[in-house]
Amino acid sequence: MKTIVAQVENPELVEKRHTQIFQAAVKLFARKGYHQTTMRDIAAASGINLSYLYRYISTKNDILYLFYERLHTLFHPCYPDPEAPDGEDPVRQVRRIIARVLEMVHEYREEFLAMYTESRHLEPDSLRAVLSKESALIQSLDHIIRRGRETGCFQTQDPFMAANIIQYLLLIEPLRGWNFRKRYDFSAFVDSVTRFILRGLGAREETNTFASPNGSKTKRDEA
Amino acid sequence: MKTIVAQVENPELVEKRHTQIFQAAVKLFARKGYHQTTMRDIAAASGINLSYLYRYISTKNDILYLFYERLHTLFHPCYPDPEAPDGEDPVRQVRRIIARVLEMVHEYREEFLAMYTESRHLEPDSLRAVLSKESALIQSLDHIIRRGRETGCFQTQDPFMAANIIQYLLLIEPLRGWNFRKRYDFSAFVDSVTRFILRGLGAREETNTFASPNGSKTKRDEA
Amino acid sequence: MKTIVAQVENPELVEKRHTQIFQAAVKLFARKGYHQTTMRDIAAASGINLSYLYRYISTKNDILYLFYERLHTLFHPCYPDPEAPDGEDPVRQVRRIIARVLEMVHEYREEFLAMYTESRHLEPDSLRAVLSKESALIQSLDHIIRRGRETGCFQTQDPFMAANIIQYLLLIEPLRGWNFRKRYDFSAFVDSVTRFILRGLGAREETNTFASPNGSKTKRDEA
Amino acid sequence: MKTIVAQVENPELVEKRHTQIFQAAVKLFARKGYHQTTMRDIAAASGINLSYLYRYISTKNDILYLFYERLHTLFHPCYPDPEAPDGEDPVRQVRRIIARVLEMVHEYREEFLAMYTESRHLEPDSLRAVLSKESALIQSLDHIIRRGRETGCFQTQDPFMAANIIQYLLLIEPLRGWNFRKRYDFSAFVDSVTRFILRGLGAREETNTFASPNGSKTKRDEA
DNA sequence: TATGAATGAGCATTCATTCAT
DNA sequence: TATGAATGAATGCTCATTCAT
Repeated sequence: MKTIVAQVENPELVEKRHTQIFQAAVKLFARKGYHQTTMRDIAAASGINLSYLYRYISTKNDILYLFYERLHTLFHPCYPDPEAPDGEDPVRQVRRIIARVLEMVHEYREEFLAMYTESRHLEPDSLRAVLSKESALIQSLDHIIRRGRETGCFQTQDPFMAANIIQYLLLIEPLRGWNFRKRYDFSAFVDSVTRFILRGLGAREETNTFASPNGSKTKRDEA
Repeated sequence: MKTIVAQVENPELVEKRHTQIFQAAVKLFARKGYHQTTMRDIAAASGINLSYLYRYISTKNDILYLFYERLHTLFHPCYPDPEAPDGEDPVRQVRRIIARVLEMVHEYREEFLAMYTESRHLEPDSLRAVLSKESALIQSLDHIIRRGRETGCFQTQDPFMAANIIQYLLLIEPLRGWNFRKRYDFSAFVDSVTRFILRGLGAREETNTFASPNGSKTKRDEA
Repeated sequence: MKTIVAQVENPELVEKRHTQIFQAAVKLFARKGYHQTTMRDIAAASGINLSYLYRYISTKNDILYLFYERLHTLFHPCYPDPEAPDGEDPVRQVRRIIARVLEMVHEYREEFLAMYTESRHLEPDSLRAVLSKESALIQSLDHIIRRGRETGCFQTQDPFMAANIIQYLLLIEPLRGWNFRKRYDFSAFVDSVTRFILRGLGAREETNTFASPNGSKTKRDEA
Repeated sequence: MKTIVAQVENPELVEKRHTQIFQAAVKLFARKGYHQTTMRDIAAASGINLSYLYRYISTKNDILYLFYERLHTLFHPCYPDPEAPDGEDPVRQVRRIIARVLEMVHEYREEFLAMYTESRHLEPDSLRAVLSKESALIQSLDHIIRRGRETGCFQTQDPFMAANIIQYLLLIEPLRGWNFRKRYDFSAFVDSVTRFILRGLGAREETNTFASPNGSKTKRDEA
């Protein structure tokens, strides 16, 4: 949708440099945020000379977009291929998405925190590009939930809002983890969130005989 | 927990100036964000001379704290008085909180967006102060849910996480509204979110005979 | 026509600072030209702190305009008051203008050199403002020459072009002085140019009994 | 006088590349001026790789010299061969020079404007080289005027200054054309300037039976 | 209490030029 | 001969903050 224009021709080099820049930016944005990170920081962290950097991007904001664009791609493998047939049980499918996304978000929680707090600084067209990708993920959820409702696994009357809620909820850890991180180990957290979501969707109560998707036993600090 | 040190003695004056500053900051932070807002902007918008401003705060970051602190108090009237006895039905109570908070957040959605995107720039001690207030709200929810579980209105096995989820979900509009705002009017949105939350809590299905808390008829884009 | 917007209110201070800035700019532009002169140079030379400078101008280009505007004003006292009646003999009038302008230009030759070489860097609206002032001077000459033609002192068929030529010729020293400065003292130069101009206008030959307007004897290096 | 040192041996290649560079520079300097033109611009416009360019010049300033040097040679065919005998009538000769130079300058007015506005950025030795060429042209004029005075066609008492004035006046169009271009067609402009110059030289009044040198009828905006 | 003047440190971006092949 | 990669040193401009009164 939006592309970063580099003045260097060689596409492999551009790819390589963009990766370097991205990796530097990820760390720095996660630690200090977009505004506090200077171009000099990025140059130093990426090992690319400051002025030379500008042959691979045109403006600092391009780096922010790069950051979003690449970080957002991490979602892709968590969601079913939109081309693929709808074979699987919707409940299992939702459960799998939740598990995968939470795992991935957990791994990159600081980066995702940065992602959500710095979005305001994206320029309009970059923002649009990012949001449209996000929207596609939500549609994917929406589609699954609709199917689930048809086959009677889900009760929700409003799949679209449910999809929005789920996609939003999956980011709870970076944004609210400060309040519960110490009280849960990761799989307990996953269980609890999964249960809430499935209940919220009105999934039929196979939920009781719950098995954490990664097989770990849930340990809870409460009685 | 944290107080802003003013060099001016008169406490009423300090209060008055802080209010002026807050009102200026709210508008500006909501519109442009913390970093894009300059001290000059704040001076101009608050009608306080730039250098004089510094007699009521010591650093720009104090204003950010002021912004959080005051904005956060908007939550208070939405939650039951922690001192008061637990008379009311937990379901009704949760429903009332949801309705009130969503309403309030709706009214100040831009301010709350700013609140969430700029939190990273709070200094550690300010952040701690803000988070502890937020934590109190979550505990309030936790308490209600626990009571609801004892009286059999809720099924949740994990009231604490549920409380965290709810408190987080109530901010969905500022953060994700871009994706659904055009498809829902406000009361439809409230209904849908309320339903999801109550289901998530495993509330007993009085949910079917649903009545929107502000009495408006729900209009949904689905059939 | 165009005004430089200062963020400082006090008009006397603005005037004072603008004068300081102008004086610094004059020297620097004359010596190094516009582009080679940095804002830091100007700050240092004017004794105004770099960032504070920006409260009296908004952009470096404003300083270029200031330079032009003030330098151009030096022409004003050399030309007859456009309001005043046309009493005087056109030939004397032209002669007086020539003498005065050449004198003034001589004094500020380096500044005028800069003025003519840096005009390209004026922004369109600034350029327009400057050119319209220059145009007014040419019209003043045009008017005198027309009068002279009516009263029979001048023969020119084309007063307007003559006026343009004269105004242009009066700047010969800064631009071409390198080739003749060593061979003429100033009054000899003035005589020679005056004579050429008056002949060019077809002035009646009182030119023979030439008297240098500032009374000095003409000394020429030629026989 | 000054030569540009190239690291490439083959003189034909050097010549070819210098021509390429010159042609690129002419366009760019005319359009944007010396400082606004980057080495990358010149590389792109000349079709020579940026680093390779540096094998034909040693510094950006060399290109400025190249620009001057080559542009100045355009004057040569306008002036009589200094070796040739003085056969022709001085008045005709002056008239021919004026006509030719004005024509040429008209064609390249933007380039000449650049030439005059950017001269300050020539390095001292380059400047000297250029000025000495210019000086030769002036001497050529001086020589003709002197001959004209001896044969009684001109009255000027100061041929040298007259030569300087003429050479300077011939560049009036690029520098002052903004004020008269719309009011004159080119031949009217040439007539008017020629007349002024010849009068200024005190040419005997064959000037009345004027014939525009390129045969076109003079059209003047005056009656 | 209140204000206008003043400052130092920093930041994104540019550009002539050189390196390595 | 020819090229793409790489660099150091600026440069215009901004901003939180302090000074002086």
